[in-house]
Amino acid sequence: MPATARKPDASRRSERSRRAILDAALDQVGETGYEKLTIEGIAARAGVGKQTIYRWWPSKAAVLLDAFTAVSEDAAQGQHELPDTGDLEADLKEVLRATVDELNRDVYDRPARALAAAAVTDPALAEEFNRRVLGPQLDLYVERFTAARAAGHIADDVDVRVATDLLVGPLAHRWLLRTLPMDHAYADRVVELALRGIAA
Amino acid sequence: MPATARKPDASRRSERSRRAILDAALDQVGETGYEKLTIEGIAARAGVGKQTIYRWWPSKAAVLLDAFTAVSEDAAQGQHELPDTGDLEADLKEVLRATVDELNRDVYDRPARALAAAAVTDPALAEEFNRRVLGPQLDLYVERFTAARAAGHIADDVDVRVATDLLVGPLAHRWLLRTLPMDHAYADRVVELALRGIAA
Amino acid sequence: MPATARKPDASRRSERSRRAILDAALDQVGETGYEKLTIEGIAARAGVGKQTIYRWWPSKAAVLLDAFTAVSEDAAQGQHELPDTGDLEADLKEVLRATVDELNRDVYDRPARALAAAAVTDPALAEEFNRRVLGPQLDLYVERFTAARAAGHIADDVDVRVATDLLVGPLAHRWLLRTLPMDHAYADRVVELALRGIAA
Amino acid sequence: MPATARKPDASRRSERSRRAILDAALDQVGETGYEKLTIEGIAARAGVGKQTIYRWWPSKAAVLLDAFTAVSEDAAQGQHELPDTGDLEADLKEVLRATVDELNRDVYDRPARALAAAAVTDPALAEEFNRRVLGPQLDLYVERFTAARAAGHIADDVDVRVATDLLVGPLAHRWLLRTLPMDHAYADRVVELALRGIAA
DNA sequence: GCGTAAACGAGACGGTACGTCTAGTCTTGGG
DNA sequence: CCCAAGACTAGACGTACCGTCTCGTTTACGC
Repeated sequence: MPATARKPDASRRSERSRRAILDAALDQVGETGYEKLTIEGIAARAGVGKQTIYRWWPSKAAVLLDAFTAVSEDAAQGQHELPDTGDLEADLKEVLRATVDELNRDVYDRPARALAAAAVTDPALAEEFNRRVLGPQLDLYVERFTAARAAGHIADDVDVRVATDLLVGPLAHRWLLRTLPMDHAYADRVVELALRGIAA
Repeated sequence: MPATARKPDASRRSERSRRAILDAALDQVGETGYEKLTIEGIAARAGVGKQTIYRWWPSKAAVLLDAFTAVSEDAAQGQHELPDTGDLEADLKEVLRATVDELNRDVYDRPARALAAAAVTDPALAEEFNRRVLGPQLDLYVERFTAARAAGHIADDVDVRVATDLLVGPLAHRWLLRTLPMDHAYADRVVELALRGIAA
Repeated sequence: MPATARKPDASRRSERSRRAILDAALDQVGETGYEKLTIEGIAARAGVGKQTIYRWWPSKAAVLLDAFTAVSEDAAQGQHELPDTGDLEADLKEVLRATVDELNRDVYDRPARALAAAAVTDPALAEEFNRRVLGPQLDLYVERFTAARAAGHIADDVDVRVATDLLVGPLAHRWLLRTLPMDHAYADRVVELALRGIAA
Repeated sequence: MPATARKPDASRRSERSRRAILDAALDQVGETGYEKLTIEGIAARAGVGKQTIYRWWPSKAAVLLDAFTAVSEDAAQGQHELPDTGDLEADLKEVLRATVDELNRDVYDRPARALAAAAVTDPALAEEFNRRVLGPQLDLYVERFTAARAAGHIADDVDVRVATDLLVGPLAHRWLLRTLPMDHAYADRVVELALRGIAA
């Protein structure tokens, strides 16, 4: 029998500590950036022992992912699908403009950027990040495109997942690598061009 | 006048050391990844004093950028423009397929990913990265699209820079965040959809 | 109120590490001399992190002082006073000859010399060295001389502290600066001349 | 034939550089102490290349020895023998009081202390120091005692070299290890006791 | 209520790497 | 060929965090 890994008893977990750690991580990354985010720093700021972090999370990126997930869910509260007014272009422009605005706010940008950077070089984290944060968001586009296809607004042969990438990819690229500034006008241009490509 | 920073005399720089450092950095990142890339490790592998690295580069990301730039230039040697057979779709598919192949080779993927991750959280590095590596590559697409527009193959009102993003963004997104696997078929789908959007 | 210095919790200190560090320091200085005594070397030899040394000692001289104090106490174990056979000259010759022998053994000479050298240019260390090592030894002479004066063996007007210096100074001088070799005969001559000066 | 050691041509040596180096070493040690005396610092302060120091001196202690020798010779200018008024006690008190005064002046104390400390752990330097600085000074006492013995002022069986140590040792001991403050009164006491020991 | 076992705050521990400093050597260009 | 200047390899410095490991101290459940 292989050595059984020590598993802490989750039912006895201190909710107070969990929250304090998540908040501290978010605050710290927002103030000083990912480079200066340390486990010791989080523990000190949260008034928590280091072991309490190591007990429940495998890495500081995992802490940040949990912290960001909470924020992300707050931000998207109730919105479990994209708007569907029947006007696809208008709907997408609205959503993408909102996304641009969000990415331009420091409190959202800093932790998101930190997570993305970590995911770029850490496949395991990337998998988790996709499963819990990015995937659900992209699914919303897939659903909206599927509905639009059913309504005959976009071509039948279009792969809705690729269509999603066509929309999201350019924005993500500009955001992550800062090739050029990112604003509402850019979001509109992307929507227009992408839609021309997939329109019926 | 502010205190002038000590500037080393570049004319006395040891070319042998410079190359050894660049090679060591590339080898190290290829073998063990960015997390385990250390200045001490590079210095030891290159047979060089640490100070020689600190003298000429501000950070290990900067070393890697220099190292990668050399590789990148070797890879693109002579190819200062995209192919132009008159068939835009075929040309773009060829280029994007080649890009996909390149990004799937570890020797290229590892340092590129490391640099991208660093750039995501370091604006100064991002600026440099764009200026020296990414920018010139994107310019090739811009030129090709400009030629295609002049030839009447794509619509007059299309912003060639946005068109470039439409092509490159989806690929970069999948590569960086590993949302889904990236292969020739995906490259083809992206080209097809994007071209529909911008065709005349 | 000035910023209070972080004080480690002495009750949690690892006795094993403390001993290992002291032993390693003593061994190292005995083998390679003070010049090549490094904190890193001590830490490595003791199988200890550097921080554990920096946490408990302010300098490597302080480590050596602690290490030497232990040795010194072992050497003097039980001998909390000088012999008193009633024959002052014989007693002093015995003690000084023993001192000469001790100073000619490498295991004692090396660390003692290292400490003395450090004390010469570091007043704070000198103070500590005097308080903990040299002072108590000199006090033994002072006590013996005081007893001898009470017994009428030396003149009433003699300052016993100066008398001690008259005995110890010449030996220390020869030992530290190696002006001339130091042996039993020399010890005897010093005792004879010094005693003539202070005899009743 | 064994490899001949590189010997620089002393006839081409720059006197200007030699003086500048000696002055810089003395100034530096006087200002910041021996710990912070570095070859680089001396070179920079003297406006001299490091190699010029390494070419002519084997160690920084050797530089300091040369520098101090010059000062020492200036201080003792013309005084190639101790005063001899016929009153040995008075003569010695005068000389020792002067020595005490000198050792209490920083400009003399600092480099002398640095040299002594270096000599304590460096036998080669100690030999050189004794030959060039300390030896000649002690010889003056030996000569004075020899004269006194010839005049019948001290006992015939007294070893004048040991007598010298009896005088100088206590002072040196207090000075080097700072066991107790050193002043004129102390010098007088030492002379009185020592002389009683050696008087005819 | 009362043990008792696990989570907790705290922080010492063995380590690794940091970025800086100095040693001693080597190279270049000027006189 | 000495010299000023300073780049080079080498390696110690003292600091910051890592992840592990005790320490007592809560805390909450089963008896």
